Amino acid sequence: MAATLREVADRAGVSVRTVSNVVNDFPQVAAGTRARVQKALDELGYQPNAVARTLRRGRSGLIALVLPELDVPYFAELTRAVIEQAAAAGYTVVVDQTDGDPVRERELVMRGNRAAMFDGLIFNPLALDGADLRDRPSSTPVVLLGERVIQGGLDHIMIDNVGAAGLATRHLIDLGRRRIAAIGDQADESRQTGRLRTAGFTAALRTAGLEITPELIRPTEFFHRSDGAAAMSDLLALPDPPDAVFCYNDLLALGALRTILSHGLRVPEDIALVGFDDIEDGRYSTPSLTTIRPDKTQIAKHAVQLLLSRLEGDTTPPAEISADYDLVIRESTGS
Amino acid sequence: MAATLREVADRAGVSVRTVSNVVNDFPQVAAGTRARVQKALDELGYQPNAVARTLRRGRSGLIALVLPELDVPYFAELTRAVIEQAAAAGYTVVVDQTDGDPVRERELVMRGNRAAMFDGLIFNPLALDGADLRDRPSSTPVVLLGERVIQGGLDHIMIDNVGAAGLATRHLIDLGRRRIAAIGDQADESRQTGRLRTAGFTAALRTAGLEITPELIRPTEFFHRSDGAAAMSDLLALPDPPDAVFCYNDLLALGALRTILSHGLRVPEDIALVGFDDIEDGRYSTPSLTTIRPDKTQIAKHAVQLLLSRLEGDTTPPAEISADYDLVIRESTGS
DNA sequence: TGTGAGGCTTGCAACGTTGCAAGTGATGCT
DNA sequence: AGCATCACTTGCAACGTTGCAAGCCTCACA
Repeated sequence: MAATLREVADRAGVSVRTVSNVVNDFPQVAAGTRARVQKALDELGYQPNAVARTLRRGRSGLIALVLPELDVPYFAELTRAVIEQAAAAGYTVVVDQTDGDPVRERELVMRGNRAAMFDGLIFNPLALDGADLRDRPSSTPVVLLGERVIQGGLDHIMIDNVGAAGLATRHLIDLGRRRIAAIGDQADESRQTGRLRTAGFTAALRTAGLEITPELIRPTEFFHRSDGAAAMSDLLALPDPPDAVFCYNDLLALGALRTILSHGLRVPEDIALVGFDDIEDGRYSTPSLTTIRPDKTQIAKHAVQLLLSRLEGDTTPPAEISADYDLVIRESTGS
Repeated sequence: MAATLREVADRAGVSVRTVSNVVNDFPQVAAGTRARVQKALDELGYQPNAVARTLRRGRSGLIALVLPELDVPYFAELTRAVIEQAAAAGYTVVVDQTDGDPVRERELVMRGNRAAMFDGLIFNPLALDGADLRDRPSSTPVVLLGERVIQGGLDHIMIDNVGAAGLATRHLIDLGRRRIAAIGDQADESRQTGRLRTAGFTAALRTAGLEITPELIRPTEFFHRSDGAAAMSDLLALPDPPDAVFCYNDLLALGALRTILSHGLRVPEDIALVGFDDIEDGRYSTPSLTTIRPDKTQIAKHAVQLLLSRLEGDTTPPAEISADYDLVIRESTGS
C-alpha cells in the first residue's frame, strides 16, 4: 500500500522523473513508456502524496473556512454555499469552528500558511478585531465575513446591516404596529452585529416619528433560541408589552415565538415577528417566519472569488463588498 | 514573513539543527544558545511549516470528518461533539460534506493518507457500502458512523435503530393511540436507516397486537422538513388519517408538524408526534417535540477514541460499538 | 600531559515530489 | 561520414523539517 514514485519507477524500469511525467500528463513521453508506467501505476495503486506535493508546489488546494459555530443554521447553510463555490474552482474547503473564543480564533488565523496547510482563509470573526488581524505574521490571504467593522487592511464581505434592519422595522411600522421591540442588541463593543442592527432599528423608528423606548430594546448575550425566549419573557412581563418584535436573527425569533405562543398569545395577531438570516427552520415554523434574507450564495461566491484572486497574486487594495438582501414576508407578519 | 529554520539559524549564528532543537524543546541546548536562538525566532516571527513537518514526521494532527450534509442539524451538532473530543486529544478536525454523492464519497474516502493530509477519517456514508470500503487502497484508519450495515472489516459506531424505533412506537401505543403512522421508510436497499426503523416500528405494533397498515408507512426520499411535510399531507388525505405519527428524524417531524397545524388539527390532541435525533429545533417548536435522543457526545467520544487508538497501532479486530439513546417526552405527545 | 567523559552542537540524509537543465540515442540531412 | 535535430529520458537539487550518529570542546582526573 501507499506506493511512491520510486517504487513505481523500479517496477516499470524507468526513472522516478519519468513516472512523475506520466502522472502529471506531460506530453513528452513515448507511448510505449507511458503504457508501461501506467501499468505499474495501476498495479501498485499509486496515489500521489499530497503532503510532499504541497511542500514542493507550495499549494495545497485547501482553503479553510473558520466560523464561530457550525450548529447555528445560518453558518451551516453558508458553509454549504462556500463548499459549492470552492469545489467549482477545484478547491477543497475544510471547516473549523472557534465558538467565538479569542484564543482559538487567534490560533487558527494568526499562524499562517507556514503553520497550517491552507492556501487561504475565509474567516468570520467574533472576538478578534482589526488591530489583531492587521499584524498577522502570515502572508496567507484572508477574506473576512460578517459584520464586525474592521478598519481597513483586509478584504471583507458583509451586508448592510443598518439598511436591512431598517427595512425589517419599516415593514412592522407599515403594518400599523406602534409599540415595536427589538431583541439582540449587544452591549459589548466588539460585537458589532447587534449594534448595527439597533442603529437601523432606531433610525427607522425615528424616521416614522415613533418614540424610542429603551426598555423595548433587549440585549442578549448570544443569538441562540434560548436568548430569544428569555428576552421575550422579559418583554411580555412589561406593563405594556410590544405589538411587534424585530429579532436580530431567526434563532432569536424562533425562541421568542415559542415564548409568545406558550403565553397563549397569537402571532401575528397579537404580536408580529420579524427575524433575520432566512434559515430553513423559519420556513417550517408555525407561523412561518418573516425574515431578512441575505444572499448567502452571493456572499460565498464573492468570498471564494476574492480569495482565489488573491491567491493568484491580485494586489489591488482590500475590497469591501456588500452582498444583497431582501425581505421575505411570511405568516409571522400576516401575509 | 514566513521565516524558515535556515534563516533563523543564519541570524542566530548556529546550525539549522540547533534551531530545530530549540523549537522542539530538546533539553540538550545550552542556556545561552537557547536564548540567542529564541531571540532570533521571535524577531523573525518564525512559525514551523506544517507541511514539511508532516512530510517528515508522517503525522499531520488532522483528522477528517466526512458527512452527508452539514446543514442538517443532527450532523452539525454531531460535528461540534467530534471537534470537542478531538481537540481534547490534540487533534484538529476538518469537515467535509458529500451530499451523499457516491462519487464524492469515494473520492474522499478511497484515496488514502497519501492523497489527503489526514491521519484518520471519521466517515458517515450514505451511498458507499461495505464492499466499496473494504478494498480501499489506503491504510489510513477509518471509523464509520451511522446505520448502514457494513459487513465487518471496519470500525463502526451506531445506535440500535430497531430498539430505538420500538421504544418510540411503544410510547405512542402506551398513549392509547391505535392508528399509528410512520414517516421515513426507504425503499432503496442501500439506505438502511429507514429500513431498520421500520423494522422496529412494525415489531412494536405486532407485539402490541396492532395491525400493520402499509398505507400508514410512508417512504421519503430524504429526511428533510419538506419530505415530512409532503408525507404528512398524504396521510391527512387518507379516508381514515392516523392519530399518531412516528417520524424517523426530527426534521421530518417538524415538517409534518407544520402540515398538521396548517390543516387546523392539534398536536398532540388530534395527532401525537414523535421524532428522532433530538435536535435543538425540536426543543423550541410549538408544541415541543418528543424524540429519541441518541447520545451524540458518546458517539463522538467513541469515534475519536477508536480512531486514535488505531493511529497508535491498535490492531485488535474491528469494533462495533452501540451508543446509548433514550426517549425524551415533550409536548408533542402531551406531557 | 594524556585520557575519558559529558555537555553541547553539527552534518548528513531522508520524507516524496517536481523544476531545471542536461543527457541519450536515433534520425535526417548534406 | 559528420553534424544538427528531434524525441524522449534522466540526475540533481530543492521545498523545510527532523532522526541519527558523529563531532567538537571543555573539564576533571590520573
